[in-house]
Amino acid sequence: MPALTPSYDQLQVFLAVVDEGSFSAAARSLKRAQSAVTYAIQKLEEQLDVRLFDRAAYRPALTEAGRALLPRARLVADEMQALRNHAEAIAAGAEPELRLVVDAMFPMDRLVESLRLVSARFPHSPPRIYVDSMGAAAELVLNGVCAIGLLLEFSSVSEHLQRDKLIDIAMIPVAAPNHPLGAADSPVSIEDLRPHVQLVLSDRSGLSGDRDYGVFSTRTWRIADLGAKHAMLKAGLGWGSLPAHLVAEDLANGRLRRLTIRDEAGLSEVVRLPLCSAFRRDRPPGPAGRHLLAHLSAGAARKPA
Amino acid sequence: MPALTPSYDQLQVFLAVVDEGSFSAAARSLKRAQSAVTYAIQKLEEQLDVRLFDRAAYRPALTEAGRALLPRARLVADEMQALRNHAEAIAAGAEPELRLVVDAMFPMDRLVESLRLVSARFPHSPPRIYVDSMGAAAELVLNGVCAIGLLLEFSSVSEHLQRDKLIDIAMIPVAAPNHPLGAADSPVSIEDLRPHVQLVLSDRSGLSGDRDYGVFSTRTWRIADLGAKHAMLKAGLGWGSLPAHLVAEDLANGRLRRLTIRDEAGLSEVVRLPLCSAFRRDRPPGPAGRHLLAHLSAGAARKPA
DNA sequence: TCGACTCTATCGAAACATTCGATCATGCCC
DNA sequence: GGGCATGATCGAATGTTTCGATAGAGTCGA
Repeated sequence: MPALTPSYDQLQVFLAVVDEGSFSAAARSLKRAQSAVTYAIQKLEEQLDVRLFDRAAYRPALTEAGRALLPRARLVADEMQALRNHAEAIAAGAEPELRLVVDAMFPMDRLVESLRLVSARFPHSPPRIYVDSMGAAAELVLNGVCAIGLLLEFSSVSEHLQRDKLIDIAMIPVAAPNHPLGAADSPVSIEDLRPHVQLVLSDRSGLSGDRDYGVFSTRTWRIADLGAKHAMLKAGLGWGSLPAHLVAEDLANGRLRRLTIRDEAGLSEVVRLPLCSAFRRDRPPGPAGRHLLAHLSAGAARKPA
Repeated sequence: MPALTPSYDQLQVFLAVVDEGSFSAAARSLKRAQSAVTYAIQKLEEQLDVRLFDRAAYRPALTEAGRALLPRARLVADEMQALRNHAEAIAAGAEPELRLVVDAMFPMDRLVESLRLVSARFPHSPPRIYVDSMGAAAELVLNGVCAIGLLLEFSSVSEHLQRDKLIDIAMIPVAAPNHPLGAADSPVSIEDLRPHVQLVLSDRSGLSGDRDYGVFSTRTWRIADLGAKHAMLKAGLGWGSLPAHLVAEDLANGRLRRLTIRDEAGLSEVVRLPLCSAFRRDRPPGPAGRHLLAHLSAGAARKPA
């Protein structure tokens, strides 16, 4: 049963002959006997049922068919080379895929720049990005789905995780202008907040043990998706806090109003939510992952948000 | 010297295993012994220095690396298949390249539609198009560079050529508005033309034997390029005839004026230049070329220009 | 025109790679 | 537990590719 398909090796020989200009030169460049080159080309021609070289002259000349097939042969060879390079990178320790999970709170613009640079340097580790919130995000790191997480500090407490502080983000209490709280321009007291519906981001996972942070109202709606919370706030369904970077535009064009909260000690401070990077100690990230972490923390040091 | 590069056959086996879900099933689908499949995968893994399947479970599961490399393997296989298909088409008689030469007079819009259809049906015969004029165009067919010519009838007389009438094109005498002849609105006599410079398309080849057609003026400039002639007419350097389809727009927006010529018999008829397709009798075009010719002459019958 | 060189095709022998079929240990599923 | 399927491994058989030598033909400069 003779092979019906050319082998990759035959294509290599074909390309070498084209590039070197003669069978003998190709044999030299491939460090093989000239007869092996002749044989390979003969086999290739036989399998393709096409004459590739015209041997009438002293030096073999590509036939028209050979010229037409040459670019395809190069393409196959190039793709095979790319496959080899990719495998080599993986064999050398590159992660075949750089999977990371990002907490929905995380400012994406910080991430995209780092990712762009990293994937330019590590083209064989294409990123795959998950977005989730709080414990659910941390879980993806803990169970090994993602090598790296960009998480809320408080939702990723675990001795299995190596965590490093990245940035704080400011949480801003807001309400829609048509909401009673949003309509008032003056500071509101905690007692003023209490009767209104507060929209609280909830944890889809059980990891945070259902502890609540910054819950003031007696009526709370729990929403597991930050975008949904955002939309509901804009729709005036209640009040709640959102990361500063998410509401900057809404505050500027008036779709949301910032609430100033007064407690016993006076005007309350802006709540800052610490974010960190995290990975499992027993599965340290590969080169691309380490690069990403380094770039992110360098960026955090430069521009602490 | 063990091969450093995977063979195409190994990739096929890899893909078969992925698609079939097990080594044994792959062996069945490839009609080979199961041990051959095991051997091929082992070799492939060895050459790539990457574990592709996790054999811990009952059925082999792609490793992460295997999953990452899979698309590349498919790509190589697909490109190799494309190469085979292309070669098969050539072996079956398809011309590796559909080379044709078109006389500059030929209305391109007629050609493009036919070419689009033909190259959709014959993707393995990509067209290569030359444009030249008169005898120079015919020569490209006669010397075998082009399988097909779309030529002026009078410049392609040769017993070696099989020619078929396609269409006539109308030649329209024109001059720029700032030219003395273009300024006059009334018909001009042949005697009126005589003193003015006439721009005449000349034949770069010697094939037409330097016979002139439709030369009236005593002072003639000979230009070997139709586009240059066109530009010079618009610049007001003289008068001359151009194909109707080339000057329609210029006539409409006034950049050129049509000359009405009066001879002894009254207003002279519009000169019609017959165009034909041509190919060497001893080298009839392949399937793509025949298709193109059929489509062109069908189009000519439908819309005789 | 000769002679030295290089080219490709071809041959048999040797080296190599791949295949097969049989056998084994293991996991699955009823 | 028993029947069945899976993948690894082995030796033998088969096929493919390589090598080196040789022959015939083209090239190029003296």
